[in-house]
Amino acid sequence: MPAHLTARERARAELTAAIKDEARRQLGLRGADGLSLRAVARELGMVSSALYRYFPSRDDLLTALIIDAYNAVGAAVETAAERGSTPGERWRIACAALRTWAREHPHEYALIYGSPVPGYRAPQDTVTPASRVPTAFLGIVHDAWQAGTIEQAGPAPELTPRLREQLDTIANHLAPGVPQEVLARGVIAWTQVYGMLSFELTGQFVGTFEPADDFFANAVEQLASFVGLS
Amino acid sequence: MPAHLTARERARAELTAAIKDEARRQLGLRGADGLSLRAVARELGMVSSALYRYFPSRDDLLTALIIDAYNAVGAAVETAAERGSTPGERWRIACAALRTWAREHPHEYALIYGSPVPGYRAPQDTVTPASRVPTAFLGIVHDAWQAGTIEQAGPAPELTPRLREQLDTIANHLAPGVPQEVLARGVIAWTQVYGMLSFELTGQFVGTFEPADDFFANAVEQLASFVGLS
DNA sequence: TGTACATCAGTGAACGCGCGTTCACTGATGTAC
DNA sequence: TGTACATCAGTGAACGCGCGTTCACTGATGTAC
Repeated sequence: MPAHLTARERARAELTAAIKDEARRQLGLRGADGLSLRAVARELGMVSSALYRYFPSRDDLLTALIIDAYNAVGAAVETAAERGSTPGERWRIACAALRTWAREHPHEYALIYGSPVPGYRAPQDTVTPASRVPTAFLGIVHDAWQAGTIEQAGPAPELTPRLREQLDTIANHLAPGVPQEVLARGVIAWTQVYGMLSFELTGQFVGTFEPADDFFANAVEQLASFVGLS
Repeated sequence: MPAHLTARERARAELTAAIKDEARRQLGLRGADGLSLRAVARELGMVSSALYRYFPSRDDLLTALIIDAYNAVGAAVETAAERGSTPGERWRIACAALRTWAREHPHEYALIYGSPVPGYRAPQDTVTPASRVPTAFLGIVHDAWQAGTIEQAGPAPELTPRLREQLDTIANHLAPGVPQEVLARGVIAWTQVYGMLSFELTGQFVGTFEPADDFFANAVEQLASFVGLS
C-alpha cells in the first residue's frame, strides 16, 4: 500500500480487498450462485447497502473475483513455466503448478472454468487475464520449437482447412512460427490437463484415482512425449 | 405406458414425467442452483404444494434429473459404442455420440459433470448410472485387447505401485485382463475427451476453435492411436 | 352392480426466510483559500 | 494555521420479490364386500 495515499484511499483499498476476500471465502460455502452481498456485509460487520460504495452491483463483485482468479492462476503458471531448464521440465512444473492452484482454490477454479453462472455475462475485461494460462503453456511449446528441441512424433491425422485456419490464428497471436501439427498437439495437451483437473475437482475420480497424483503425473508425462517436449 | 395401470397410476406417471421435463427445461434457464419448485409448478399450472405429491423435496427432484441424465448419456454412448466394426471406429463413434449428447443437453451435462451443486449430496442411486459411460469406453479397450488388435505404442512412463493398484481395481471391475499400461492410456484418453467437451461447453474455445468439430475429431483420432485402437 | 369406505391428488393460505437495490440521512475526511 | 465547503463512507429503514415447505381442506378415484 503506497504511502502517498490519503487515509481515505488507504481505507478504501483495504476494505475493497476485505470484501473480495470474504466473498471468495463464501464462494466456497455456497458457490458462485449463492454469493450474497448481504452475507458478505454481515460477515464484515457492515450494513449491506455500504457495499454499494465499493461495488455498484453483485455482478461487478463477481467480475472482480473472476479477474482476480484468472490473474492468480495465470501468475502461478507463468512463474512455474519459467522455472525448468528444459521444455519438458517447464511443462511438468507448469502442469503441477496449475493443479496445485486448482486444488487450493477449487471454488475460484470452478468460477472461471466451470459451468457459466446463469444470467452472468463476462465483460471484456476478463479476456486478457483469461489468456495468461494458455499463453504460458503455448509459450513453452513455442520456445521449444524455436530452440529446435521438439522431436516430431509419429504420424498425425490430416488437418482440415478450417482447423488449419483456426490454428493459424492462434499461432499468430501466441506461437508464431510453430507448425500447425505441433501447435495442434500443444493445444490438445493443454485441454487434456484441464480435463483431468476438472474430473478430479468435480469428484469423478472418487473411488478410483484417489489421490490422483500419480495418474496426473503419468498423464502429464505422456502428454510431454505426445507434444515432443523433453 | 402399460395398459394394466389404473387411471390414477397413469396420470401419476405422466405428471411425474411432465414435472421432470419442465424442470429440465428450467435447468437451461437458471442452472441447477436456480431450479425452483414454485416455478416448475407455475409453468405446469399447478399450485406449488402439489409437487410434493410427486417429489418429497427439491433435492429429490434434482436427484431424479441427475439419474435420468446419467442414464441418457450412458445409453447414447453404449448404443454408439456397439455400432462400429473395429475398435477405432467404435471409439470415434462413441466420442462423437458423447459430444452430440453434451451439445444437445448442455445443462444436463453440467448437472452431472460440472461443479457440484453446493449443499447437494448425491445419493448412492447415482453411482450405477454414472458408471455407464466410462464402462462403455473401457469396454472398447477391453474388447480390442481381447481381440488382440491393440498395438502397443511407444514407451510409457513407469507406473508407480499406487497407480498400479488403482488401475488394478478398475481392471477387475471393467476390463479384466487388460494390462495396466494399456488401461492407463484408455483412462487418459477418456478424461481427455471429457476435458475437451467441458472446454467447449464452458465457452473456453470461443474465438479460437469455433466450431470445435474439427479440433475434436482430430484429437479423438490422435487419442485412438495413443491408446492403440485402429 | 351398488354401496361404504379408504386412498390419493390438488388447493389455497400461511410461515419464515433471504435476497438485491434504493434513498434520505449523519458524520467523518479531504481540499482550497 | 484556520476556516468553509465539498466529497465521501457508512447507516437504517424500506420496497418488492421469490423461495421451500407445512397444513387443514375438498373432491375425485379406487377397492372390498
